[in-house]
Amino acid sequence: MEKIEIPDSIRCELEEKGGIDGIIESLPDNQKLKDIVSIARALSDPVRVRVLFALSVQPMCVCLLVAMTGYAYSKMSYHLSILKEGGLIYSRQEGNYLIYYPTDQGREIVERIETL
Amino acid sequence: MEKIEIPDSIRCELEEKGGIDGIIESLPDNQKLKDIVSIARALSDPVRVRVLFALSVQPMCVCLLVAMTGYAYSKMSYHLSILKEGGLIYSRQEGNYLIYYPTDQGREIVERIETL
DNA sequence: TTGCAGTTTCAAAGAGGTTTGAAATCATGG
DNA sequence: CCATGATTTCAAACCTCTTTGAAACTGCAA
Repeated sequence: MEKIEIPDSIRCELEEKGGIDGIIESLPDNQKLKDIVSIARALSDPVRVRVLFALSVQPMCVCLLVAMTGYAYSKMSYHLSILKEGGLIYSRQEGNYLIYYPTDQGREIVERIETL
Repeated sequence: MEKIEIPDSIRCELEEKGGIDGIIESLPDNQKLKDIVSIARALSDPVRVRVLFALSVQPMCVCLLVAMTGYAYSKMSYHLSILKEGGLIYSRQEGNYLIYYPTDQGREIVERIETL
């Protein structure tokens, strides 16, 4: 697998690191990769970033999020479901309302983004 | 804007925070939002996460990345361009080769992901 | 039990991202 | 200047994500 022409400057450093195979081994494993991508996907739409940040200031029912953004319920529901899949928010029924909260991971990520 | 029915538990906390308008003001501004989304989008494909992590171990020419992943040049080039747009990597010509490096921001982000 | 407010689900349409192979570009060595 | 290897660009096909409105579901109160 190592029979490829590359600049000397790189060949040298590369061999110290175990060649291509050494690098491949140091990469995140498949589960970790899935988690990263799922979180990134959750954050790759401005609607969802706003919602996550808003919820990390103040947990809210869907109707409040709808009032805040002006989006349709079904649209908001769709975006909430992706944030949920990414493990960034969760919901609890309270009476007639569903209240959404950031998870610990959601808060952690908001924090890391804020200090970027 | 505040004439909406919401559970008391939330109405109360919400008012302390300046109501809906208070929360909207605390959200990331449009430029910040664009930056976040652009970075998240760059990380929302496993190909690109792998490439970014690999480059942060060892800067590489495209041919090495192609050898490492088995992808076509054009495909690799496409993904590199998105990582570049996100400000996560940059390239320098060296002889016949284009070498890709992580930017400071790219390294920072890899670090924050690794310690998540 | 009926009705209603809050919310999700669904399917279809629309928009945007990814892959592919062929052609263009660009630096280097002859 | 020409040929070559490295890489990008391009357009078409393909696939996935997002939006939309209508219908279904859920918990509560009458």
